[in-house]
Amino acid sequence: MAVAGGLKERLLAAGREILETRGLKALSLRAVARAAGVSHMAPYRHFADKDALLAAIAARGFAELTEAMDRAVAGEDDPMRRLVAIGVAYVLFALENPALYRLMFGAGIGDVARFEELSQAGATAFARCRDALAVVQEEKGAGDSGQSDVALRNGAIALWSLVHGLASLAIDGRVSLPTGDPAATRVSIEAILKSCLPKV
Amino acid sequence: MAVAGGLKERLLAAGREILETRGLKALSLRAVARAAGVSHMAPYRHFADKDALLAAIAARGFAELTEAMDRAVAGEDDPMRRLVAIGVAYVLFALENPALYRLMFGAGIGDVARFEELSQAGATAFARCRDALAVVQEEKGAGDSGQSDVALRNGAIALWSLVHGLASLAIDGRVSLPTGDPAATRVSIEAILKSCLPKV
DNA sequence: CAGCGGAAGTTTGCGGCGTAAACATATCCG
DNA sequence: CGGATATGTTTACGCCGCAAACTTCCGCTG
Repeated sequence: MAVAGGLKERLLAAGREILETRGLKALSLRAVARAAGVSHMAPYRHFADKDALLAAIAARGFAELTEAMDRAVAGEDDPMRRLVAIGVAYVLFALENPALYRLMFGAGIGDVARFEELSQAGATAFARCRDALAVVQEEKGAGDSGQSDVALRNGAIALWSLVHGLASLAIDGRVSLPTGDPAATRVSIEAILKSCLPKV
Repeated sequence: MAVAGGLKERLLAAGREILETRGLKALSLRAVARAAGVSHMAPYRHFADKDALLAAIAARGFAELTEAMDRAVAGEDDPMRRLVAIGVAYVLFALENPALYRLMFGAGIGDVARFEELSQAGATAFARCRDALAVVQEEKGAGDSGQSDVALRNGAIALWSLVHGLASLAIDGRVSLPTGDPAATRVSIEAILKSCLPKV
């Protein structure tokens, strides 16, 4: 039995640990069980199958990402600055948790749609981007007509695509961002985002 | 021995077939060998390991993507329209080959950087985006200073991030594009891209 | 032309994986 | 007290990636 403490939590923690230190390929149900000190079948008492465990880990990743974005705008009032801060925080989160981020976006999970909790957590994170954009659009389009709904939707999708794309490409090493100095990383991300954002 | 014909080609074709019809999880070396009618160890005569096979399939995917973008701009002269056409073609390619597209961007391959051919094919596809953007920037920035190099670099990264991000999110069902009517899909993609692009 | 060397494919075997089924134990409620 | 329920364990099966040794065949060289 080993240690004690809610096994479900321990499994999630062990999975997260393995994911970051040894990568997605090493993240097997049996390895997680070993790390948690239980038999290789114990996880099935808490997760329907391997994908369910992965989805739960991914959902927590989205929660962390949402928190990171919230922290990033905490002391900022200007709408446009908030928007950029969210984008930077988003990309930085991905850079700091590459394997987790990839998992969050489906790598290794077959049929993401199966997991309600995961979709929900993703939608919440997305909402942070969309809301920040909405404020910016409200600010500049004072006397606009009813078209603003679809403009917001399209803009929000574009914004999410932009930050998600940049995060993915950076993680895979397909674009190289300055590493080492965190400030330089931020500046570089900002510059890239702004080459699209100013217009919105 | 079965059938005849370069086994390497048959393995790649079988792999691609399995990928699209049964998904990444079903794409095992042994399944590929079975589909090609050879023993389960035969593939090792042509690929160092499983990742090498996946990387080769992914590299061909990038070549196809590059061709699709080239076809999309074939009859178009206006720089801005070329740029949009490339973006639309990019996203459509991803929607038509979802599993392949995911594979191209590292899902299932550990350490993408190991495979020169793959990185190269990716860089070529990226170059198509960057070049199309360069023409647009040249056109509007007539008397610009030396800053245009980094502006091009940042803009190109942003553009690639945008289309790659949109493609990824659409594939994973995280944003829903109109399916069914191809024309409607194109229009929708264009609208999203343009909500960022006009500024460049 | 003999024979040899390497390329291509096969067979066998190992350990790891996901998961199904049957079993054990402990806890709580009637 | 006694069974139901929750939680883990043991055992077993088939698939997987990969290593090593074997076979077959084909082209080149003496």
